[in-house]
Amino acid sequence: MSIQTRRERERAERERLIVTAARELAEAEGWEAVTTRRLAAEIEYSQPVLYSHFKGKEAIMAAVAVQGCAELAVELRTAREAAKGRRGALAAVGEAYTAFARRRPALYDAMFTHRVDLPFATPEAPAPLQEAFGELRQAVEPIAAEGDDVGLLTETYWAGLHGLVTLMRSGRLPEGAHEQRLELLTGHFSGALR
Amino acid sequence: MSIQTRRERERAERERLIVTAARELAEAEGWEAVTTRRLAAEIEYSQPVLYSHFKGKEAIMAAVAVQGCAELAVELRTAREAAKGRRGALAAVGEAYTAFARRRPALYDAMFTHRVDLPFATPEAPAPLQEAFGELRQAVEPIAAEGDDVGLLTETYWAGLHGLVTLMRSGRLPEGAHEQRLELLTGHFSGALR
DNA sequence: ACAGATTGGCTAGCGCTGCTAGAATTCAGA
DNA sequence: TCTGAATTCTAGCAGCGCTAGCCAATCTGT
Repeated sequence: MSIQTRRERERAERERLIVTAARELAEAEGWEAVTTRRLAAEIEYSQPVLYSHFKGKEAIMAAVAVQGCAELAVELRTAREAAKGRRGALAAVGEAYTAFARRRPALYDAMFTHRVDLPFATPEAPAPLQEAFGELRQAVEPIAAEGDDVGLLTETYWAGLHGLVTLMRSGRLPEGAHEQRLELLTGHFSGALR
Repeated sequence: MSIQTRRERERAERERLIVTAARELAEAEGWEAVTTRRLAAEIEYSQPVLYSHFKGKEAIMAAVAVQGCAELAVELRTAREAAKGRRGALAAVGEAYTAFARRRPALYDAMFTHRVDLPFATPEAPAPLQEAFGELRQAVEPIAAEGDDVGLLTETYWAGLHGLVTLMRSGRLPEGAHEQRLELLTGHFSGALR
């Protein structure tokens, strides 16, 4: 039994190694630099080993994405708890979200841009995904009007943040005015504007 | 001189052929099916011919994207002109925008998702891009408060639409509630909500 | 009308990708 | 120590974007 467990432990350890190697490589040089060959070299195993842990490259990216969601959830929570007032919390969370996306673009892409077969808006979604969304939701809830569907409102605000981030990152919106756009978005949702 | 112009005309014709072939293939089977080999076969020339017209595959996608923007601009204008009232116009344009994205996903990706080296938020941006943005802007302008920067407000509303579309298309938002989310977004921007 | 220059398209191939079949090796248990 | 099973590696497939260099058709000047 002990031998069995040791092997399983080593296997789990190696899987962790793969995920962190993929993530570090992606953050350093972008996802296009994360090839199965380079990843294999990085973890000092041969290519096929990757496929004994993950179904393919996409599955590795999905694992990285889940890790990223956990970190995003923490950062959103910290921002929310440090902020004062309903509007302050929403603004702080929006700020934290877009800051995360700009600081860790590769991680963000794995989480929310690249096509990845993770269940998202269902109960089967991995816990970190639900936690990150839950943080957003807790920031949105206090500014919801009576009768509002808080879930839908959160999704809509999230879409706004996501749109700002992706259009900016792809060069379709100038970076300079980001803060002003973010204020407009948050202001219109929190009722501070209009 | 006539021979020269005939050749140029034929060249331009073939370039058009490449762009429409790429677009049709992408719309039928997605961009991952648009390989230089298949595209070459489609136009009944060899691969290198593509490179005598475009710098690479990305440039072909950019050309398709410009075409798409022209069509989007037309659809947005039609929707705006048919709508009644300031809020109605904004809602109609938002509706038309997201409908376009859902009806022509591959085209939309070339325009706003894939990394493509087109100048966007500058005066050098191709005319169709500016026209499409201009249509959005004309729908946003009437709902802007005094002192608002209409350009920034338009960018922010656009980001909201783009976020809704991309998160939905990648399975991160359920399709079912799209109309409700769109109403929330438009409502908060037009001042109808809160 | 012919020779030479030029243009333009094609064949073939480079280096890379994600992924896998099957050989080789290592290891656990008798 | 030997055998069978589990694990890892070597080697290779099919396909990708892209390009060097050959070859044929066309145009130009005599």
